[in-house]
Amino acid sequence: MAGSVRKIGGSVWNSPFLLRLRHFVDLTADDVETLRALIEFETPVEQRRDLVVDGYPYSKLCFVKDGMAARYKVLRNGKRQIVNVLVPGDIVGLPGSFLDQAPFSVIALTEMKLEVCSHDAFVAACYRRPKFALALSWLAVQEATLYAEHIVDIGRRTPVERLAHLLLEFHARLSMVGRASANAFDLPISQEVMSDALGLSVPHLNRMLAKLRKDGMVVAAERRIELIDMKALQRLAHFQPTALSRIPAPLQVEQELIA
Amino acid sequence: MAGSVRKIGGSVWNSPFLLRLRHFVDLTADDVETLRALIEFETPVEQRRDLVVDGYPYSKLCFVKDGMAARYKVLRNGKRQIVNVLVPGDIVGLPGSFLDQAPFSVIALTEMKLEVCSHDAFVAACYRRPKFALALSWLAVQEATLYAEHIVDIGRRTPVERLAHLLLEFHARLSMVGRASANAFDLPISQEVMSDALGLSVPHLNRMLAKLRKDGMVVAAERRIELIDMKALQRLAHFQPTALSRIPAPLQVEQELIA
DNA sequence: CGAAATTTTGATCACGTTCAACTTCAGTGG
DNA sequence: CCACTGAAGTTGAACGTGATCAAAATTTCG
Repeated sequence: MAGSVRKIGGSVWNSPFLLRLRHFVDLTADDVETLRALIEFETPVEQRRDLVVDGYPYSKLCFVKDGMAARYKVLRNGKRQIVNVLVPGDIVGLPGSFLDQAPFSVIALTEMKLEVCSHDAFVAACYRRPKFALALSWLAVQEATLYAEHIVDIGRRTPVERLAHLLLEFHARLSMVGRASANAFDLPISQEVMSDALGLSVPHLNRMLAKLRKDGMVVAAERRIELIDMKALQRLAHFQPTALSRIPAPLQVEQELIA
Repeated sequence: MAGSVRKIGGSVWNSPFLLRLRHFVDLTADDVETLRALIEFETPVEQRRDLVVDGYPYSKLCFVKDGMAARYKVLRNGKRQIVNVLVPGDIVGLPGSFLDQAPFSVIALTEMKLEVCSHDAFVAACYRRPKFALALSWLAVQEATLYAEHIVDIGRRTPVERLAHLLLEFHARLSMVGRASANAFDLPISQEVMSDALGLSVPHLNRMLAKLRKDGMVVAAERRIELIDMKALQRLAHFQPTALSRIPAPLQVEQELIA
């Protein structure tokens, strides 16, 4: 039984997380197998389920295989701010597992599938394969860059610009893991979620979305977004795609340093 | 000559970067020496000098030894958003050096001293010492967590709360590297900088600062901040200190996995 | 089909921006 | 020594944006 399961798993591990990694690091077959072996189990999660709770310890790294989640904080006055919407390939537990207590909560916005890995096991693997530790750095840097852009969104972009930027960002991130076509993607989240991500009220977000529709930039219906005029959106949002550089291979680095 | 310089440097390397690292990783004398050797040179920087320019490649890691800088982006309409104020111990080039082109500019807010290290050299060292790669991950995670908190600030905290939070955060970060007393610290930045960091206009920031003064929570004068009523400030700002966990040592990790 | 969640629209109002003037202070040259 | 300059801080008045509250329309789901 176990053998057959392993066999099936062994055929192709097409995890979005792996897809994402391959964008910036070369992985040997052995690397991939090692990574896959780190995953203790795969688990489904129902919608609205809390994955991480603000203030409590958390010590897992869960790679999102399917579905979306939100990393957020609720303030005393009841206002919620979503700092990031997690999509396939993202990691639940980053940053939570690196701190004594998670600084944010994470909730499943849809049904999800997670690949669960122990934080300690991953760190142990990093000692054995420095490449993994570097990959982790790259992932964390990517996360930080994403957040930085969100700060600009909320701080200085106007509401329409913010929304446009959010949609373009989703498109770019989902494309990375093969979940978007050239100009459209599924976005199975409510407007309340979007407004909490953008620091806006629901009615105002709705109006801004209506504006993008009226101006012929997007079609949004049935939780699906179609970017009609990508150029105009990019101009509106001051969008500049971020190109993560690749992790240099060990030899490569040494050679460059000599040269 | 070189010998004497090395000797002086060799006595004690009291870099704020090192101070910061020691909060979450155990470093042997050899580790420290290796790190120090990565630094190519130390350089002074005058105020207002651009260190990194948005959109251009950058391939250094500079550890801030003294002074402050701002990581920011300017939009088409001329509005500036500062995503982070760098203090001693912080790294110029994170995230810039990990991307093909820097996503943000960095400008010196004061005179500074930087310890300059090549990004490639650091990565090479990470391959040789996985601990360094993990430290880099931890630093990047810390950066991401800081940014996430800024998103909450700007998105859902009221202007006074934001300011209170910013001051508390500065205090915590400066304390980490020995640049703050129990309830006071130097903050050599203008109100324009603070307002751009908080997504507020200068006049409004000024009023909020006046409010904190009037309510007896802070004394702010001559670019120095004194936190009079820390408890009240923390309550106002919904401040929760973030405790970065320590990087487990290799043996420790293996043992825990067996147990 | 009924109940609940979500989306949409409208009217009002407060908060924070904007613009402007004025103050204070440090640095500089007459 | 004091006028001059420019940067930073402070205060005031008016305006506009986006929140808030409320309700209707629509969709989703049990």
